[in-house]
Amino acid sequence: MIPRPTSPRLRDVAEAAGVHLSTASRALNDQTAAMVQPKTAERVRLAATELGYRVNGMARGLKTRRSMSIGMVVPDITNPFFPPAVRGAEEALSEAGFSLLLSSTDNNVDKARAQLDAMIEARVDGLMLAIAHRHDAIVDRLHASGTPAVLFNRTVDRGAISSVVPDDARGSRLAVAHLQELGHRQIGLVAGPLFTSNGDRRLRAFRRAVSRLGLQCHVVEATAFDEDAGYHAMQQLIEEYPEMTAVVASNDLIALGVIDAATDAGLECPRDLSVVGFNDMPLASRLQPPLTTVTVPERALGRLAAECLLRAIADPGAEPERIVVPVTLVVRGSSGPLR
Amino acid sequence: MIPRPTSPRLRDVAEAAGVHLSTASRALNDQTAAMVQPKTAERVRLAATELGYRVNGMARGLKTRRSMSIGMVVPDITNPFFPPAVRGAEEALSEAGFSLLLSSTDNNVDKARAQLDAMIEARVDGLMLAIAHRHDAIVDRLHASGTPAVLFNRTVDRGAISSVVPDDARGSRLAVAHLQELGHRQIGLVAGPLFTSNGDRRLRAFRRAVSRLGLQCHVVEATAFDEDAGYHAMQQLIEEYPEMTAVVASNDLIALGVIDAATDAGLECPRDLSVVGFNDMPLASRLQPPLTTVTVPERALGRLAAECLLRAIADPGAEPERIVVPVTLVVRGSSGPLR
DNA sequence: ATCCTCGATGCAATCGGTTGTATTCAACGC
DNA sequence: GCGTTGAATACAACCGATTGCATCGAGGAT
Repeated sequence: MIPRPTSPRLRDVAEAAGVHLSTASRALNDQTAAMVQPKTAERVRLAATELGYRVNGMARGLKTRRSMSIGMVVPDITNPFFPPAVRGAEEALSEAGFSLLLSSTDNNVDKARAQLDAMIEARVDGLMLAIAHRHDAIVDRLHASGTPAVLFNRTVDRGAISSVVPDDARGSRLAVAHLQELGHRQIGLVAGPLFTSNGDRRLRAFRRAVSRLGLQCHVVEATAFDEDAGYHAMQQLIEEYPEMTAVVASNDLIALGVIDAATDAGLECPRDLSVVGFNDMPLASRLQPPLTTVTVPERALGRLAAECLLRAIADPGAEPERIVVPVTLVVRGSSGPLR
Repeated sequence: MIPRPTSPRLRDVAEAAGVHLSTASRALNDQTAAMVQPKTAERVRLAATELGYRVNGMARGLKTRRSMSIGMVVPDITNPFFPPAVRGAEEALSEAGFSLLLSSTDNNVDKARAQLDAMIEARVDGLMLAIAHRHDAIVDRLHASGTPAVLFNRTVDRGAISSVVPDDARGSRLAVAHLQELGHRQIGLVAGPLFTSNGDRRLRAFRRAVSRLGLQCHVVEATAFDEDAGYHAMQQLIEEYPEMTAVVASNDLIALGVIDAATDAGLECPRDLSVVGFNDMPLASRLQPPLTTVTVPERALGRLAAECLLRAIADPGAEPERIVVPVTLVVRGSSGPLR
């Protein structure tokens, strides 16, 4: 307990204004400002600005049981998918007066748990999670902690919790249909990790679309949603299924790894191999080759998730919402006609 | 004051373990755990886990005057430069037990001030700011608030505050030298906003390098560090200085805008125009054309800034540090010999 | 003039921890 | 046998706000 030169407290403001602590508190809070005489309130406000008073959020929060902060946990902030989502969420949250506590867990389950605990200790008013596994016990832990939460991008297979996810199935269908129209009949899939809803759903819809259209396919699961994992999975795919002429990747980073592996195997994209990604991450259109991909409105998704969470906070009794964000296909240079 | 079903408090743990509140507190804190008998401590810990107890950070922080959180303010999280920096910082901070409060201000001064106030109210233990203007009064405000702070990426011209920035001058020199070696004699610069240290320093070093090497140059200032601003500035540059054969851009996003504007003006990069960027943002090597640029180790920069801040927190009396992070030039496809 | 009403303000409890100090009690020395 | 000591624990103040309730006093009704 170091007696640091402490910043001015409400008491100091009250004394400077010649009023009682509680009057000062009321004068400074919009909800209660009407209780105090206008000119008194003005005097208090003046004193507050003169002293450079800032309310102590911890003291306030302790009493009000609200921290006015939201915790957000993403697997990897350097995955270009997330920054727009963070920004969309942050916009919505700051408009509502909330701050954002952000954690990037590097796909590490232990770190995720630790960070989640830290957020619960910070008494965040709500949580936005992009790290759910399909069978994650996380939902139970959240229920136990009593903190409102929204899953985004990924969700769980079952569990009463709100979620905001892209239309994975439709994205896969669009990708397969596009390749079929280009004449491809042998299509590979580099699936994202199947313990994620994205990986799983994109895979299932892919399989259905392929069989409905009478095409052939082969699937390899990547161990992560990044370039490295995509590269290695693609190496395996090339070996096991050399006759394929097109590949669908479960996200854009995997697609980049796929293109690299193809290149290293002497396959040129799109001449020898068409590739379709997923997410339409920033800069995807400027890559070499420009990536044909499924557009997910990341920023809107982040905003929707934040707004959903704010609703859940405002009405804790409400039913969970399961929001699916529409996707489209954008055709660029990484896919081309079969030759 | 709604009597919500509150999560277990220390008092509940103490009662469950049959000890006094203060004993429970000591048993649960590593620093004081030695004060209580081992088996008592064990009993308390057991009770805590059984009840799912999580300390209330606001109550703790109120007493200890530490929130164990750090505020970070960036101009735009969707600028690819920042995510790696955020990640580097977050790693260092979470290792030290701190959480990260993140705000993206969209280059809006008012929003920045509001977010900064929110962070001060949250009583963050330190601040990492990437939004400083060269003559920013922010340093005084920080001093007034008494919160330790570090500026990163950008800094101020004068003021006693720690900073971690790339070697802007060296980057400019490397870029100009490279273009000169390729035979270019007429070089344009699309400078970043000159109210930022980056924009200013890169400009000044550019001018010096150009004159030292006996080259010609022309400068236009972009209004922001993004593609749009780069595009418009480049349009102006083309008009005012059509004889240039190479352009240095103050960052990679500006470089993309420059390439777009050049393309729209019928100039092909690098055939008709060489372009050098700054930052080596993620994916820069995979763009069309792959970007020749000055590599800034973003993640390391973020980590260094965080570590610098942690030092400042540990020793509030210490002198400000001014750390300059070395940069290198990476030559790719956007620059080529004069023809 | 007295009482009532009601708006404005003061009082004090409370939120959930930490920590300086007092207390307790057993072991020990003389 | 008694005072001393020290380890372990209990007590209580405090961090800085919010808020239900008490109080005060001015103005209006009777």
